[in-house]
Amino acid sequence: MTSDARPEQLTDRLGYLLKHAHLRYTETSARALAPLGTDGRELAVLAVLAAGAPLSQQEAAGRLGVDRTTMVALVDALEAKSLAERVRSPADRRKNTVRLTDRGRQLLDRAEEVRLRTEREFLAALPAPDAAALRAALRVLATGADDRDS
Amino acid sequence: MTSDARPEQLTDRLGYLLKHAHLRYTETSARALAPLGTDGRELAVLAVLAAGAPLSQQEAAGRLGVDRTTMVALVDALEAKSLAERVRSPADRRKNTVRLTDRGRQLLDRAEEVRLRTEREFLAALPAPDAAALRAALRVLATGADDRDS
DNA sequence: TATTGTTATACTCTATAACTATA
DNA sequence: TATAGTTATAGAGTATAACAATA
Repeated sequence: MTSDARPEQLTDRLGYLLKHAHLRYTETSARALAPLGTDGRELAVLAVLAAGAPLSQQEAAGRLGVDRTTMVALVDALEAKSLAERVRSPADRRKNTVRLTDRGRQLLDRAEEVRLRTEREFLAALPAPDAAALRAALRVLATGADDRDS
Repeated sequence: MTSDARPEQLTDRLGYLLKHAHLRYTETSARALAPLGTDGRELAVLAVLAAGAPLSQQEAAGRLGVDRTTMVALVDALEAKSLAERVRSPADRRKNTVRLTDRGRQLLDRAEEVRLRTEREFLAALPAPDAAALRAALRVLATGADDRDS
């Protein structure tokens, strides 16, 4: 894998690097989560729904940064797999509270373990300090934040 | 922009970080290149076509890592803007040699300047050594290569 | 009137299968 | 038979507009 036919001009572009690093991680993650019947995207939805107080679909969509129409399909998928269920909110009957089922919570726990292991393995190609620095740098670039707290 | 409503669980995921860093860069790049009537993707095609000997559509597709059917649309777009033209290869009349026009070459030059400036500005949120380290780390993760030469 | 969820629709990006013309 | 380019088509992923129920 030392001689790559592509001109450096291409593979040195920041856009190329970010796109393909993301692509490779997505594939790695998908392979690792497939045996559990889920993927990184669904896992993120489960994690958002499990964190803190129960959320309406629109609140969850906000947390995930997706449109509320997109959220419909995401919840549909979770319900089809019995990982979550819609519960009409008594306080405001326009809203659906989305609640994880026991099965959803179990899957979340197991899948989170797999995700952590997958991240570790994916970053194992880098020395540990470099991996930590990468994560910190990505945090800045991904959020546009200059602050280093948290 | 200091208080983000999203749980860290989400924004600390490697998948999230890579996706959104890429998203933010793509948007930044698109804004910067829009006045020239192009974008990062098209620019990469132009760069591949300009590098070295003239390429057939399939060769160019290979360099870019896209399907040959995808390449058809890319070349269509370039031809529609008079940035490149298909020339039937005399040696093998099944092949289209794709050649940049003068206009294509001029756009490439100007757009490459914009791209370099855009990358610099995007990474300006990081200290210079961190930016260099990020690029090196991404190179490893994007290509799956362990070698640090080049 | 405004909001939540929903549906219908569309747009981008990309790939697979099948066609054509050449080899 | 195989290859280069093309077309038709389809599948993600995502968004906008319009509608029903509720506020």
